[in-house]
Amino acid sequence: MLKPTQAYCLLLKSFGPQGWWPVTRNGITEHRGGPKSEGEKWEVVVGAILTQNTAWTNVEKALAEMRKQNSWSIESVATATEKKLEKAIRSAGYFRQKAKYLKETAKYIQKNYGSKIEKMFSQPIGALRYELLSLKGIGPETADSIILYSANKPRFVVDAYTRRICGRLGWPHSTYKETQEFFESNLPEEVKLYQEYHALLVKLAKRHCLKREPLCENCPLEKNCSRPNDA
DNA sequence: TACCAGGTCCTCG
DNA sequence: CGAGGACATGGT
Repeated sequence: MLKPTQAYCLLLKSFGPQGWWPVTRNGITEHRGGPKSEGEKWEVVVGAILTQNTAWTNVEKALAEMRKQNSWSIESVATATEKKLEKAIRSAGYFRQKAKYLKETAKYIQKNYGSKIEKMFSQPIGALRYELLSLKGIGPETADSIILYSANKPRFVVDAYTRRICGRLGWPHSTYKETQEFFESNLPEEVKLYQEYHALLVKLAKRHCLKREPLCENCPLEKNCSRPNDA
């Protein structure tokens, strides 16, 4: 069976570095890993919530609209009316729920950390994750996305794509935790590696494993993929 | 038309 | 716990 490190090498060689998470600069979406400014960290948090079960193109419109109507910063989101937020993020779907989630999150950071997101991130990963999970609207994947791409700490992100690919490769995929532990115990604990790996899996999924029926032509993992499942 | 998109919450058994 | 439904827009 293919090992996670081997798969990573094949994917990287085939697709090149992806540089996640996407951040906006001068109205343009930029893909870049590594450290981020305070504003970019907040953008990742907002994006992580808005992109739940939603195409990123729809999220981009919502992000732009939030900026346009001046309900962007932690303070602004914390104090904006839900109606106003809903209007801004409408394109991202589930807009009533997500408006609540964003507002609650912003209020939490404002109240407990003086709107300094960096301060919240300065605690150990376990404590941070526990705290994020206590917020309504932040589940395991969103929490780990925030930890990995906003706080720049090592937590492997598992999403629907990751699970589907794991199913096809014969890797553990029955629960979130199982899949996450599989990657984390088989890889060196490096932030950049985790960031790139997740991004590469998303790329692979979109190119070859998107549909129920995989498109195996030119798939970098084809030779090593047993496809035992169709999960 | 129907299905899908970088999930999460709530309610039941 | 785990399954099942609700949440909602925009693209193919």
